[in-house]
Amino acid sequence: MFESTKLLRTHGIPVTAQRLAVLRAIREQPHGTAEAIAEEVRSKIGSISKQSIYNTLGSFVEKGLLRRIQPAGSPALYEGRVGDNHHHLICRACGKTVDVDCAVGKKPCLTAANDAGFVIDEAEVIYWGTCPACLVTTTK
Amino acid sequence: MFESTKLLRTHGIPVTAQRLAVLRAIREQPHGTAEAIAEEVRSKIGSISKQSIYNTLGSFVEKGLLRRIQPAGSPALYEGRVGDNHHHLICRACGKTVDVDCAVGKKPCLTAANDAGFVIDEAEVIYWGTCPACLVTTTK
DNA sequence: GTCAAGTTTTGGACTCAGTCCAATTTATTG
DNA sequence: CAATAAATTGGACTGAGTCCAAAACTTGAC
Ligand SMILES: [Mn+2]
Ligand SMILES: [Mn+2]
Ligand SMILES: [Zn+2]
Ligand SMILES: [Zn+2]
Repeated sequence: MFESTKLLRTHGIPVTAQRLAVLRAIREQPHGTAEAIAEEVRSKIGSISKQSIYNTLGSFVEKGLLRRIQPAGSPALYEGRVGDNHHHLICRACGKTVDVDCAVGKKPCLTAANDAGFVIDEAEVIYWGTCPACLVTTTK
Repeated sequence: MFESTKLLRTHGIPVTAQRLAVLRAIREQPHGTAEAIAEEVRSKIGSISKQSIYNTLGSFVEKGLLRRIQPAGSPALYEGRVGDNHHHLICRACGKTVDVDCAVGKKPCLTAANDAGFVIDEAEVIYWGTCPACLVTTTK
């Protein structure tokens, strides 16, 4: 039995071709948009509806199988690396997204100067900058 | 002469009723959406087009008069507090958004564990949690 | 293996936030 | 005040995501 099948079973999620294909697509696409994942899935199983992509990604995020990040000015990205509270570094020019380890590890990794009585569960950090490739292009 | 008029003049921005009204609306609305600001403007000068709202807010952000923040799952928010690199704390339940001072001050306030060769210009931090009011409601 | 019950998938309509565009109006400069 | 450049307008349009009802599945019990 496939690893992914087992993973779904242990989470009590019915096993479907679409869900297995999404799981597979995520492995190929470290930080993919819903659309990119849909394309990847289609290249493997022929077709999938937009709604199934969103259903699947959404429920996987809820179940903790996936993580969703929503950078400003970009559609949401999905990734399989969960549970380690890492952060992201995004190129303003080309959108290239790379993982940045969190020095602290556990969420929330930062303490707010004044928490205004909120109960904080996460400190989301996105580093913005220019990637090596785009640095070359812009300085030319 | 009004303060806002002076501000626009010193930035070489032609003074229009719409731009003055947007500036005024921002003062009433610490972290408002484009739509909220448009409503505030309409209540003062009668009407403004959607496009003018976006033109004005966009160019003010470019000129450094305003700051735009784009939290996951919400339209962009605009604020007049610029130049101090503060962060934000947002309630997952009701969206209430409050300022959090940055301990470091200057951008980028955090150093990435591994920068992958990027030149980082900003570390954007959003704290997510539950505000005092929503804490009461959910524990009930 | 078959069946019933409950889920999932589908496609198509729809919403929301934002952008594009051409025509009209307005601010600035001389 | 007139000329010029810039801003404003409304309306069409886009992209990302959601809503909905019908059809197709997966599962669990027999
Ligand atoms: Mn990641
Ligand atoms: Mn703020
Ligand atoms: Zn780049
Ligand atoms: Zn709240």
